[in-house]
Order: sequence, then C-alpha cells, then structure tokens
Amino acid sequence: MQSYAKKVSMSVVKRLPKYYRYLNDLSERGFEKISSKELADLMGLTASQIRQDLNSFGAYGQQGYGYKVEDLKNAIVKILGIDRPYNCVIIGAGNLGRAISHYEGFKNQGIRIKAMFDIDSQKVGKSRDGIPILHMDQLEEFLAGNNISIAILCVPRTIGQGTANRICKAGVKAIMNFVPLDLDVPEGVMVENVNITDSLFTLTYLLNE
Amino acid sequence: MQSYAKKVSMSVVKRLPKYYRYLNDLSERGFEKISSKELADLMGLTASQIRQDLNSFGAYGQQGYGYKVEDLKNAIVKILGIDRPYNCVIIGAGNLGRAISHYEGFKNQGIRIKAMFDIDSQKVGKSRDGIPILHMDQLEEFLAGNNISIAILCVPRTIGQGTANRICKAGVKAIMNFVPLDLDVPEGVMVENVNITDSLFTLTYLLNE
DNA sequence: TAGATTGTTAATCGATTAACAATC
DNA sequence: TAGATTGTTAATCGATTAACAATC
Repeated sequence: MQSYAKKVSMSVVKRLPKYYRYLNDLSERGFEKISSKELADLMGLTASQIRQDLNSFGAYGQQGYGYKVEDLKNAIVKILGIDRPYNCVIIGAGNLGRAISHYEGFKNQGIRIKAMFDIDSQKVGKSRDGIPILHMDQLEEFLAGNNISIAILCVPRTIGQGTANRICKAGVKAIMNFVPLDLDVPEGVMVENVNITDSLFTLTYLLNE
Repeated sequence: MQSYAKKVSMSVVKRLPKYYRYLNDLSERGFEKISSKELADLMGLTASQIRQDLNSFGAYGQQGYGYKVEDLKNAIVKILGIDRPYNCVIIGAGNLGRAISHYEGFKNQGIRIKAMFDIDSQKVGKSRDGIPILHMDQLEEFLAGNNISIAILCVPRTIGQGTANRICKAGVKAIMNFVPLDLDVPEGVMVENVNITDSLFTLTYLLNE
C-alpha cells in the first residue's frame, strides 16, 4: 500500500507499464544509466514528459547524470506494485481463458493463476498446466478462501454483468474484463477493460481515414 | 474511403466503438430516439461531450427532438467503416490466436478471418472452424493474393518485430498487435496494441493506490 | 570548475464542459 | 406557439511542452 500526495492522473498511470517494459529491457541488455532524453527517443515520448511523469512519484534521477536504469526499474516495479505476488482466477475456461492462463507475458511477474472456472462438465474437474478447472458453483467459496485479488473475466457476454456482481460481492477489488461490455461495479472496484472488438473497430476506422 | 475537414482527435476515435455498442444495443431493444443527455447518462459521459464528438463528423440530430437511434447507429457504422467486410489473417495459431479466431464479438461484423499461420507442423495443414492453418512460409504469398487488410499478430515476442516487418512489406496497412512489444512500422501502417500485461499492471497499480 | 541533466515552474496546447442562439 | 434539444462558440480544465534554476 502506497499513498502519494498529488493525485496521479490516469494518463500517467497508463504509461507506467510501458516504462517498466523499456527499463526492464534496458536492464537486461546491461545498460547502467539513461537520460530522460535517451529514454524519450526510445519510447517515442518527450524528455519533459518523462521527467514530469516520474516526478509524480518522486525524484529518482541525479542532476547532471541521468537515471540509474536498475534503480529506476525497481522504483517503477514498486510503484506498479509488482514487487509482490497476486492471486488471480480466470472465469470462463473457453479459448480466451485458456490462452490467458498460459500467456507468456505473465511469466515471473507474480501473477499467479490459482484456478479457472466453468460450467462445462467436460472441463470441470480437469487441470490445465497445473491450474484446476472448478465449477462456477464453487466460485464464491474459492474467492473467499484463497485470498484472490484479481478476477480475469472471460465469460460469454450474456452472463458478464451477473458474474461481475458475484465477484464484487465476494470482495474482489480488481477485474480484468475481456467481455465486450461495460461493467457496472461498486465504488472501489477497479475494472480494466480489454475490448478486442473495440480495438478492431478503431483499426477499421483508421484504415478508412 | 471517407475524409473529414477537421482532423478528428484520437480521444474521439477511441470512443467511437463504444458509441456503436450502445447504439446497437438501443436499436436491438427497440428504442427509436435518444437525446444526448440520455445517451450520456447511459454511457457515463456528458451530453456536451457526445454532441461535440458527433459533430466532428456531421450533424446527425434534430434540434428539439434528439437523435434517431437507427440513423445514428448507421452513421457510426459508416464512420467506423464496418459497413463493409475486412479480410484478416491471424499470425500465430497458439492459444491466443485460436481464441481470437472464434471470438464471439466479431460475429456478423464483417471481420473475415481467412487463414491462420504457424510453423508447427502439427498444426499446419489442418483447419479450425473452417479456417485453414498455413505455414509461415506462405505468408507473403497469401497476403498478396487474398486482399488482406488486417493482420492479427499473436506470435511469440522474439519474432514479433520480424513478423511485423514481413506484414508491412507485403502491403498490409493495419496490424492488431497482441505481442507485448511496441512495433516499429512504416508511416501509414496502423497499429492497435492489445497489451494484456500492461493492462494487468495498470490494475495492480490501482489496487495499491 | 564546467558541462550535463535533473526537478520544477511557467507557457502552451488540446480536450472537456458550459452556455446559448438556432431551430425542430 | 412553447418547449425541448441540438449545433456551436466560449470558458475551463488538464495534460504536454518549454524553459531554466538547482545541483551533481
């Protein structure tokens, strides 16, 4: 739990994972220092913006020198909260749910998929890559008993909102929503939408410009 | 091909698919008219913003009355360019590629998945839901010969940029990128990123606020 | 010390909201 | 006509960029 004086804007927050990606990469490639100018060129931002962004959280650089890659990376890791693990569940063991359950990007990042849920008796009781598939009836019990902090929602559109209601009622505070639907959730519950159709239609728009 | 006098801002463009979703839903539910105020309440925007957004493209309402749902829906459909079909390919027939190949959100929307590509000899030559899985060696030939306008990229990170290069060289002008990597593409090629890891880390940030 | 680059304040730019005349 | 709601201009708010003093 961290708390910052200034309210950090969503624009900045949305850029944080990108900072993390680039700094992680620089660190892996053995870079020791980087200036805001160099990082800006790399990321397609301006040096000014990078300094403003970072200073929403604190002063991580050294005047006349720049930023130590490793230190800045670690700072971002802490800011993002990925210095600790998160217990997650995937709801809906269809193709998408299964794809996410072994998504390469999560590896070694503290995202722990504890279970998947479905109603299909063909799937329930089985296991995929060591992740058990449980029946939807067991959802509330599992969420309560396993310290689950993130629910990844991959159910059909028709039961999207209903399932979200169950998740929220069970006290889960974060939903990654793959259902092409804007969820209505109580105050304090975070929803991050990944809407593949919306993204595709943005693309068709841009194609016709 | 449409062309507008004023340059429409990305903020507006990103909201268009959402307008489409809501208007489609209203239309299906038999609503005939809607005011900017009513739509705003529904979508969590302001009436003013909706009127500004729509007026980037033209005047679709009637003073004193509001907007005819069907007409406005059709206008948005045209603006998004989804009044015509798009030939697409999915590159990478892993779990994610396969999930997207029968994603429910695309049904009846003119998104035609013409082929999937992979290097795995276990997969190549087979078919999934009528979509053939071809070898990566055939990519350029297929893109050129089948009027493909959108490539959906679901390959491993390591070959993401290389594959994007091949796509661009073949003349494809739109890439939906699921690879957790910022692609470097020539001027005029549209990239829409769906970065699941970035979204998840945004969520972990918000959880720790 | 001189040069470089940060942290931060001020200026600009763009997006959202408010207001209201036009008009259905 | 009177009431309602648009289209559009003006005002505000927020985010990005520029500038520069602080300082390593």
